[in-house]
Amino acid sequence: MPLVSAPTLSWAELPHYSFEYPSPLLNLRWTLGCGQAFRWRETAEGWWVGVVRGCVLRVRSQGDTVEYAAYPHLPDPGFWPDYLRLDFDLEAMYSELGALDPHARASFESWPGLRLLRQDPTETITSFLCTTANSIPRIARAIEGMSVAWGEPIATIDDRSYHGFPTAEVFTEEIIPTLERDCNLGYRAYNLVRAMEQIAAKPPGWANSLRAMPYAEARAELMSVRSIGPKIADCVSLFALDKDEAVPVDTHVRQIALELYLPEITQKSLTTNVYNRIASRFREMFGERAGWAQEYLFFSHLMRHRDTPVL
DNA sequence: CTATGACCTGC
DNA sequence: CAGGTCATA
Repeated sequence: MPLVSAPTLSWAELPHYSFEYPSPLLNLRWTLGCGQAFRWRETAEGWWVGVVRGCVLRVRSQGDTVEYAAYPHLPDPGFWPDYLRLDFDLEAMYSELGALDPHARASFESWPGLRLLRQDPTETITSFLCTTANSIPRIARAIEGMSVAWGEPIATIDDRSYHGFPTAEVFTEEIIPTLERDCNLGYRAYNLVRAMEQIAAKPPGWANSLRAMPYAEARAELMSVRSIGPKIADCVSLFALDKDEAVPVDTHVRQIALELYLPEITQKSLTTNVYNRIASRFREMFGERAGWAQEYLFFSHLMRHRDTPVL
């Protein structure tokens, strides 16, 4: 790794820019901290700092103004509207889905401005392979460790070094011990490498091509990779592939569904059958934007049973 | 088709 | 037990 090529800088010396967006329709803390992305952290001054597609970014909201800086530059000129999916009509979603269900409506009112992101498919796959039976802080530390170990150094800014996300080719058998121990991934290390080897062997651009497929096809492609089950496939579909009808069913969503919508489910465990019944129920209720309803209800539940340090 | 256990750590 | 998955019974 050519560490010398990464410069030392301070945020203050970097140019800052801004754009306007109504604050009730964009809440950075909830959007970047809700567990769909793992490389953002909040500073004491209220900046969110992260690395996306090889660029270091910092961003914050002041009223309806969104300020940001980027090094060496934005991933592309239209980055923010793309990454934050600012073209998605959140207000319409609130009124249309809110009218269908009082619980959804309440979650929209509690967490206005929570948005789903459009993240990099390969990074999202890699990240969510680390989430199995794991907690958000530990996932974030593992991903940070992987980036420091195998990601391209970008810069040191205000005494913090930033690295790109490791490419799929990095994940070979030799690094399993490092993943297990240094990155603290435990048994997930083996699953991660096994999956990434399979992905690296796919035709170039495989992960990005999933976005152009219908949801069912993309999901099946993802699940053809060993260690990617229904939950991870749906997380990738929803957080990276624009598949708004994807409904990741985790323990939180399962509890919500059994409590509010499907009391007749008696199975103790989350079988494939139960998983599909819950996800289908969300789609019956909320249609092609079921994943948004899922995210709001999930986040409400997570905050009620506060097991995350984010907020 | 369902249920159970194993898999690494730590809060 | 945690924002699961796979193998086995």
